[in-house]
Amino acid sequence: MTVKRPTPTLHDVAAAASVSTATVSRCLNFPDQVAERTRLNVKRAINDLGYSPNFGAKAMAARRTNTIGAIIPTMENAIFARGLQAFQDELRRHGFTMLVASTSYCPDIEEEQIRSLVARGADALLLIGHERDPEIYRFLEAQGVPALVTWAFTPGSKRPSIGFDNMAAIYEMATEVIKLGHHQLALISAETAMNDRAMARHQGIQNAMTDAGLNPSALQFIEATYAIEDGAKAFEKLMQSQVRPTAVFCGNDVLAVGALRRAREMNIPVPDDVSIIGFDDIELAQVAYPALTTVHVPHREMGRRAAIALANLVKNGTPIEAVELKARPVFRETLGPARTTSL
Amino acid sequence: MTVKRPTPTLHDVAAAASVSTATVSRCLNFPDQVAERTRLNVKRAINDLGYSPNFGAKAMAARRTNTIGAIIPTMENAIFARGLQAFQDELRRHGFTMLVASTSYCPDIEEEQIRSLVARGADALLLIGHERDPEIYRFLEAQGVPALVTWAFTPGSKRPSIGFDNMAAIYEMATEVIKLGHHQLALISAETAMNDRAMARHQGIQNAMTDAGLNPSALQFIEATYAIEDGAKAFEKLMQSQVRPTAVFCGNDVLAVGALRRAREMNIPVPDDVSIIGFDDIELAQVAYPALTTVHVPHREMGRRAAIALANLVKNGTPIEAVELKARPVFRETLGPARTTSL
DNA sequence: TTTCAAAATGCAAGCCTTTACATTTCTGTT
DNA sequence: AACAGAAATGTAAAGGCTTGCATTTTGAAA
Repeated sequence: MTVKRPTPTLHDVAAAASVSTATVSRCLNFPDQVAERTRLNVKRAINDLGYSPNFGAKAMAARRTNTIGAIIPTMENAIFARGLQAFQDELRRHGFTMLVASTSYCPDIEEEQIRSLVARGADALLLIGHERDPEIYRFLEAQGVPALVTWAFTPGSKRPSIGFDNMAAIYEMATEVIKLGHHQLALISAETAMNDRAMARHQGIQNAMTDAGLNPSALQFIEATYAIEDGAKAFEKLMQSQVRPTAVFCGNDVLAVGALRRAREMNIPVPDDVSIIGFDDIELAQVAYPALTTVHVPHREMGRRAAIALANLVKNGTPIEAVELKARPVFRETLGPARTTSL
Repeated sequence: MTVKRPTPTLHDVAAAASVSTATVSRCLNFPDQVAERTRLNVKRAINDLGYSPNFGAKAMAARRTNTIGAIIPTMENAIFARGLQAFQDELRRHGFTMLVASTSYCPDIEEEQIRSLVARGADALLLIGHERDPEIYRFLEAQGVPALVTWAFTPGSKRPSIGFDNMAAIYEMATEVIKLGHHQLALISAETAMNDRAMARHQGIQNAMTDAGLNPSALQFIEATYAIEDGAKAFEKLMQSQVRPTAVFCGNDVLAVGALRRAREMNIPVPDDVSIIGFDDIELAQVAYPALTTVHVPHREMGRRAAIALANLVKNGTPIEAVELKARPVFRETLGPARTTSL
């Protein structure tokens, strides 16, 4: 570290280029409003000084940040990572910057992050799922920061959302599974507290059971966090229970892959002895062996659409139009008919 | 959208609580400097108004943001996602917020993102790999923003870094592979442009070949981007080439898993006909079937250490101490002896 | 040349918070 | 009851940028 020079400001640049600060500012923001000669002159000064505009000052003066915040449960699950990448790419195209924060599925941290992003001047927010303290929605309203909910589309919800109907999607899958003769079902779910998606998936399976004449309360339910190993452990527990399920639904592909691995380690043939069904259809699902039967979610599309909607809202005030995307079952190798030797 | 109320400011809160703005500010930043009664009074006003401090103004006034930026190539590869999660968690513990940006491996975008994060007032930056336009380092210096390089540890580099020696790690692995009788080697690499890690890995394999008496220019080299499918395509190409390699190194596990999948699709037994070696050891590697032989990189540890170093630097001015972590080969199922029926 | 609209530039207020310093209010002593 | 010192609070400047409005410059037409 050499001597601590103060970082150059607009003022310094203006002085170096012998123009006013207004001109420098315009040179940066509306280049075609300033004469060619001046522009070059200013550009040189900027480079010489290594000037970079101060975001805080800029945000304050312009009352606009061109920043959109995204708050997701975790970066470790590819499903969010991928959707976000698409979100960011599209946002860039519209001249916006994305700010991400993750919550580890903890509502308190989420609230903290929402406040933090709002304080940072996010012009709008991308949120995952509907369920959260109403207090937060009130806060966002007071701050005038619009929020778009994704990864979920609950018919009839009043908040704008771009997503899919978790319940309907899993219902469709569960119905197929039952048709294959499975009666003893289990679900390894992500934590359901404050997670409307997980709850909807749970409900969807039970509805399918009811509609097929099965007793929904017979669904074996077990919660796991989101690592592969958690899925493995949950699966093991399930296999040691009194009545072994013949089909195991998993709240997401990560858990499913964990279950699959443990099945292999326990020498339980899949799908001969037990079928495993995932949710999300991340790349992992195709790579797994045997390839995972799962519910395909159009993450990228979702991210892209969300970006467009938000960009239009912030730039032109176009209200967000709710969009329901389709999530459909993808049948691969981990689902088969129920084994008939049912004790 | 209702009437566009201006968002409440410190002023409004002060008015509502009948105190000065200074008191409100202190109430927020140094609660114990203000009387209990006043504090409660102010708190209530804050809640009533849904006030949230303006980050820009705050940063400007305090000349400190408690924010550390991280710039990674992509969120889609679990290796970065995981390291970052650890980085963020540790940062939180020290009272810092993380800002992430991704570059899609494009140097221009990286430069843009660096400038953007600096402008946003990042107190310090986390960067991946050493290689970049010297101009950028000069800019960072001019701005007084320290940067820490991770994911790479090049012995003798003058910039502080916390990482591992990519070349040495792959050298060790390659040496083992050659010992198993493999002479015809191939490398499916991530793009090497401006990617010192990819280049180091390439070099490391060639060094091992040279030291084992093999001709390093016989290494078949093919570049791929970072999706699973890209790895698959590259593998297919390799298998159709004149001299089929008996061992295929991959620049990372994602590519390796793609190669593995394509091998299965092409009915090429692994490792009997061809061995496949990854790099990173993300969870994918253990889930793959057969389980992937790869080089284990301590991402989490790296992220954690980087966070600690940076936090200490910003808070106390403690200079960063370079740390070399060990990345070691992990032998699983995709590596076997070379098939003897050469050609 | 002169004239005038258009283009380029400059001036200065305002955005919201922190903080050094000044002032007022308490508290416990004497 | 008076007072010193501590605690609580207030005042106002500073921080870097944008932008409406005013002023100057430019260049083409007369």
